[in-house]
Amino acid sequence: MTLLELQDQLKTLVRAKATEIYGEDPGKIAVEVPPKTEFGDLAFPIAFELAKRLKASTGEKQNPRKIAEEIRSDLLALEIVQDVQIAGPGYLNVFLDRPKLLNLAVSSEPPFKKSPDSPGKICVEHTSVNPNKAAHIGHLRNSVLGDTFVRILRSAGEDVEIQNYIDNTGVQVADVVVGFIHMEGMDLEAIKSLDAKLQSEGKNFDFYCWDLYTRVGIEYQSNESLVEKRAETLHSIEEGDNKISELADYVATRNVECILKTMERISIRYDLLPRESEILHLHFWQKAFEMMKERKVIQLSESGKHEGCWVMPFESHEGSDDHENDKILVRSNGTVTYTGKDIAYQMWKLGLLGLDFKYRPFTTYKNGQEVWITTANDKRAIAPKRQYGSAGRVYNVIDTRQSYPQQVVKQGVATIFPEKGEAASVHLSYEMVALSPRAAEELGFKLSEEDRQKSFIEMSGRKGLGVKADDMIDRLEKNALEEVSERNPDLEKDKQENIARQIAVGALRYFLLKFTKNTVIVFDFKEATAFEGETGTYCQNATVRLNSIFRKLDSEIANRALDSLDSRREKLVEYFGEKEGNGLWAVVILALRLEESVKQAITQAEPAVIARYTFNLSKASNLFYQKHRILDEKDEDRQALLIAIAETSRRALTASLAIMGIEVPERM
RNA sequence: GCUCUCGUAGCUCAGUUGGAUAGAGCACCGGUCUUCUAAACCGGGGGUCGCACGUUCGAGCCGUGCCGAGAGCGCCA
Repeated sequence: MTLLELQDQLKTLVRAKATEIYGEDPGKIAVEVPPKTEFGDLAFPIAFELAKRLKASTGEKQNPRKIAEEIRSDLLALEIVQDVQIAGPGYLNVFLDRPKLLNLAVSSEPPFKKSPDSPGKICVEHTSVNPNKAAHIGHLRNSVLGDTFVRILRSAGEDVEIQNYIDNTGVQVADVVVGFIHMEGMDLEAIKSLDAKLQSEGKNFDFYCWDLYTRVGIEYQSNESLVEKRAETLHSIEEGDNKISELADYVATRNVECILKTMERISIRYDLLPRESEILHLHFWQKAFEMMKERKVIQLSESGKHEGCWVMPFESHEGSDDHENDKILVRSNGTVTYTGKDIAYQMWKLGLLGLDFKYRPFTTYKNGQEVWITTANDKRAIAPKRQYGSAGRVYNVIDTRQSYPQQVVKQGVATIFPEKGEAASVHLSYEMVALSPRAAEELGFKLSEEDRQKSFIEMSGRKGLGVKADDMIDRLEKNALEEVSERNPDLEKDKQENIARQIAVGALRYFLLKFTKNTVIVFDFKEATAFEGETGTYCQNATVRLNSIFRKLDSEIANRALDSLDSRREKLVEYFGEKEGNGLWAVVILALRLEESVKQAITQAEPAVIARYTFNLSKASNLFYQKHRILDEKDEDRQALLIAIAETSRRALTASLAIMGIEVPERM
């Protein structure tokens, strides 16, 4: 039995009693967490609701406290319920049996039981950085949100597949290819030797492309003929099987390798890399197009401004006489739009397309896990070990600026397959990471007076304006290493470095997770590199301190303490009842709420819920650590209690940090 | 012009489905290391929840209007 199941049990009971009092089912039963531990563990505001309904139906005014009184006795009958108090205007505050729940808490851990309304396999697409340059901190927000959401789903027992879409035939790749060929005068061989040279100097290929991409953007402004080259280049890349597409493939693939390496530094890995080139060459669009025509959800526009285009009619809002909201999927020149391709891809993800990619292994991570990539080449294709795609639900982690096209994809797929519905496609949208004017200047960018007045400045890959992910991680590792070596001068160098790496990853991931999705993160170096206050480092440190107790504690004493809780029941009741008992209990009950936080994070599609939870538990834990000494405790029963609380807390902390992709260092 | 998001302490942000005295971090002031690690803990000051009206037992949260900030609205990707 978990706290969540217990909560459901109480809800059922309250509902039954409420039905009896009111005469019919009152619907949803709200459960709240009381604002203070002294007010109990769970609160039902049901009496207000019933008083209101009774007044509406009988006209008689009812006292909520009196109604609460009736429900109270039913709840008290449960063994796990210690007490029920009626507070304020009519809250039912439930106090649970503390020793019993403590015993439950010391052994509860994710993965939790899968919810009965699980959609089956879930696909999460995240990262999807254009493979023409290095990733910056804005891309990291996408990846960290996506990766954490995957971990959240998995901790809730779900089966998840992680896809990182590679737009290897798009304009952005074409831009860098234009730069290599027409500005640098390089062919494939020249690029390969440049790449080898960069590697021997310890430099990154994606960093080189970052700068080249910026230079191309500047050159476009004054060089008409280069802009023409872009269109030609893009066309060759899309077509494939030629010198230019071969060169583009090398550039894109090398950038993908670099980006994957960057992401692995912060513990982000993928299952599959689906590429746009295969969506084109395996004719996904044509198949989707056929199905859409068959199901009559797409039509050829015969007049008006969209004449000659295949459109999907949309009525997102009224007053659109001229079919302005129709979404063009095929242009009058016969080419398909980005949204059209996206609908086909989404159909594949949901197993609705009736076509599949071909696959081959791409790389193997250090831990032995493999990433696969799509291919259209029969000779290179290998039968995959699992089926990709065909998910019951798909989450696309894409920034909020793409809300409109994502809405079109969602509605489009649901229109073609009403049996699947809109709920199968979820746009996990988030706001961008922007730079504070100060941060932009620290990066060496000259700002106009106008920009300097702004509260934030949007990052731009095209302008080369942004904090590169690898630079950020390097900086955090360096800062962390200084602290670690100062605090642990006797530790071997490589251990210090590993701890510094864990701290850097923790700080970065937590920083990107603590803001809710729809908050613009205005990036500031001071805030982002902090190791104190509400940071990942704080949460790691709270856990490390608890672990250090167990390192010094005789493991036999620890085990005996955890096994003997039942026999010490009388004493535990006494200690929990003391003045400091609520403080002790607060840690346990919070630790027990991890599962609830995970469920809430899923319902709201909001990873920040877990960050907030972890921070709150860390605070409670630090307070506990400060107040109570375990090793020196002479009273054996009290020591057992403290050990159990410490164990409960460090388990929950370790688990919630792991959900955020944050490791717990051995020392700090 | 239309659509969406946002406006909460000096700054950066939380605020569970409408519930109890609106919280946290930073900054500032004061205290706590001979201790299981002080990347920590305790205390203090600091609020017209943008403004107005409405809905109700109850509104930071819901509705309407206004003010202010940002984003999106292409036969680009």
